[in-house]
Amino acid sequence: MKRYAFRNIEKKWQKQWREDGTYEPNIGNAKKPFYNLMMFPYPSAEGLHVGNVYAFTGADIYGRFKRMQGYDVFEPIGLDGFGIHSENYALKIGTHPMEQAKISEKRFYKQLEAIGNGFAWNERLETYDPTYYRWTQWIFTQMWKHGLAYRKEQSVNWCPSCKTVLADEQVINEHCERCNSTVKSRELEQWFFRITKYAERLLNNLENIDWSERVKIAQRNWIGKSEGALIKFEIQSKTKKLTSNTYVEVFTTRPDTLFGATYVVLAPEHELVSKLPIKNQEEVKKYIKHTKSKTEQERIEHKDKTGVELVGVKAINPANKELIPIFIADYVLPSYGTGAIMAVPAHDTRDWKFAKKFDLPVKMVICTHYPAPTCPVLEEAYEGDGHLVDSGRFDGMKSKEAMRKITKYVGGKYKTQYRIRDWLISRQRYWGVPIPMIFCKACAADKKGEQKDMPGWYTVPEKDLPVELPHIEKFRPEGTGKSPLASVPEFYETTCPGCNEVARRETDVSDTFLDSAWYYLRYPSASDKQHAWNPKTTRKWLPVNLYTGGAEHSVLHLLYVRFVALALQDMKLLSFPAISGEEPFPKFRAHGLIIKDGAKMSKSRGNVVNPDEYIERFGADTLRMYLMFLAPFEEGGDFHDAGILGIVRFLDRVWKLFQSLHTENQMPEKKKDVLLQRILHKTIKKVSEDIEVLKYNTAISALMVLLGAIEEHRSHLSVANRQLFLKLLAPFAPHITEELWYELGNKTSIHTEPWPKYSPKFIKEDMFELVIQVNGKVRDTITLPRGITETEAKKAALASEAIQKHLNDRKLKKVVFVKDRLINFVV
RNA sequence: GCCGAGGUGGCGGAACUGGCAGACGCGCUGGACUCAAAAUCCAGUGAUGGCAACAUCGUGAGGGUUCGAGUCCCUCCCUCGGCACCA
Repeated sequence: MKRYAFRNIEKKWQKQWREDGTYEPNIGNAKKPFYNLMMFPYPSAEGLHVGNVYAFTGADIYGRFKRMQGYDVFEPIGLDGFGIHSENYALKIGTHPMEQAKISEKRFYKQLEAIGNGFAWNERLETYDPTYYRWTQWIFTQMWKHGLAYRKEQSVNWCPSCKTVLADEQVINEHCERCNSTVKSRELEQWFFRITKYAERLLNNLENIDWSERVKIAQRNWIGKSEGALIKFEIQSKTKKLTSNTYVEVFTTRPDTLFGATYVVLAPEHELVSKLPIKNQEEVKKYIKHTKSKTEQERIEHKDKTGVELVGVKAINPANKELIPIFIADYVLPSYGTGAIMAVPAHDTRDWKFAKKFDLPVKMVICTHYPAPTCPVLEEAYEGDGHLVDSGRFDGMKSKEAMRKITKYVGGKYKTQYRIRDWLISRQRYWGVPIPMIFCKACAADKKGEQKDMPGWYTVPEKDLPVELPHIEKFRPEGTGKSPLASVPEFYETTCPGCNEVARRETDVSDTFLDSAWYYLRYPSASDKQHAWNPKTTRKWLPVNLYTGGAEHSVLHLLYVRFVALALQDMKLLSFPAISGEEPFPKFRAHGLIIKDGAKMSKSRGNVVNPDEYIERFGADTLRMYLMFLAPFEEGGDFHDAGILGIVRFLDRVWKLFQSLHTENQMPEKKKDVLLQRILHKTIKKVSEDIEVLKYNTAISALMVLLGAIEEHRSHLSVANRQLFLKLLAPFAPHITEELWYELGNKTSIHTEPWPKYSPKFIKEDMFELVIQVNGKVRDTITLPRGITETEAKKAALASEAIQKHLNDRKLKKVVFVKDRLINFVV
């Protein structure tokens, strides 16, 4: 008997599928489109990672299942090849990113083919392809034209190792998401996208999309909505008369504690600081300088409070007209709220700590009991709710109720504040999409330009797109705050679209996350040269039916991509069918992480598993099934090679079974079926249901049980049921099933066959095991007909010797009967 | 600190809606085959006691609800993920 020669067989079918276009849907005329999308990989250093294989396989199984259910499944693939990661790799090994891209591309596509996914290869795309990024640039220009892109100088995250700025989302605990260096802050003029404008919609839409809950929560946290009040505190000076409108506005989520505000704190960067008649100028300046010298990291690390009082000025608490001191302190951040707070030490832990250090009064205004003879003496800030005390006419009121009333009383206004900040989109690197903007000094001087508030700036005219990234030798970032492209006059010298004078092209490139913020729109229209996305095709295929990817993109890619989709729809450049809503991915599932020996795979740990080796040794089908068998797809799992033998054995048994069935003498077809019918249909049900909820591990387990039963009753396996078994296995192990399918005499692919349906009548059992308990402990089981009544069941159960022994003639207190399941005698 | 997910044999993990805990697989033990090994096949495999039938214990810890709890409630511990001086 020949063994399963997976190497040749897998290669053979991969070639055949591609030739036959097995997985190419008819983009223009699909009847039941199903867009099965998985996050495309960035082609990095070591080639495909076993984690990629895991992600792709899990998504592919679902796609294959849907295809067999009669959908026109579209499962595209491409490469997210621009960006720091790819560029750093090229720098490291000393190749040019452009050449490296071609090398990686070849390697990745070869590996991706070897895993046996049903990819629609014809529509593949690479983000560094000018025919693709032409449209990325076009999107940038549209953002600009609709007021969603702007340039601004501000303190930004700077990675000293990558020598570029980073978006807030790319800074993890003050470390660069890519290289893990500590991020510094730097004042630079940069391009931003106004994602904050969409904060509320991005938050609200989460309620209506079917996403893994943990990802939704991560996004909610990131957007960070809080409701509060803006309250003005007038400022008085002892020495100098101030204009009557000198005030500081604070943002607070607890306006109910206003009577307890015993001082005010401004961020050291607050613009008002320089305008006030302060007596201790020197000290204040020193503190401000000190703050600026600190990195964000240091500022956050030192949680003990520092600050300086602004001597000579006082603020007036608008609630009780008390004069209270004003401080600057670095625990107040310039970028959140108004950059100023009212400090209520009694009811805020941070203010409490500051007040203790500077010996400032603590005034309690919220008490849990009311009327209370005495409120407890505080030993730490009380941040909960309660009744107001020492708050004038508001005494006794519940804090919730007092919030709005006090805000109104002092003329404040309610405000919703978000934590999210605008998306910093420019990068001072080489390997990315050039930002398609032109700056003209002459126009700037004349206050001319496309946007009133940004004189001198023009978009590159659409006919001139793409602005191609030139092949330059000195592409290494210098850390000057400028892209290497800024030293290439042939690139940046251009003419102004407004006045035709000499002008300068923007030399920064855009964040890689812009490339991936719209790729899903391009796939179905990949061959369209006139549109970024063809309107007709887009309405047919979008939104994506199932999006699969890693949870590590919870607040990066997955937020940007939603934002861009909403913005494009507002610009009327994109529309989804009305019933679909406005979200690009109504259903998203985050797959788990594959770890090794309890730790995340990483180069530094040296525990990265290369899939090639396993495909070579065991075959793609085996690797696929092994990975899927580890744990539920959404949970990930621990990769340890030993377990792969279980799958090797399983597929070997399948192979041998079919080989022997070909040759063995068989009983007539008519007589077969009966014995295996029940388990076959139960398995169809189980596997179908499990695939639907991505519980591939239990689906595979059911197939193993089924195989065991078949082996036991092999002579009862009809040809029809052999086919059925192969179909159930096909999404998991596409190659071996295809081979055996053809061996059974079929002439077309198993992967386009209809998915089996189960018949309830075969599953229905007429007998069941009654569990008999005495005082809740299982003492016996007996087989009885389904639907048996309590009286009959009781009679049968009491007839059991074991039960009689345990009842021991004691009196029955109670009998609990659960139909078709259990009877419990309580004595 | 806040929010979320989780903690089940030697290991990965099963367990409908509160109803036989440990499916399936790995590993391990014994056996068959073999000169031998590998591969394969068969049997066993939560712990303790017992020749055995069987009994007792057992799902992070402690308490509770219930005829019955891995599953529900309370308190606590630990692991992982997100946010974090965000007012």
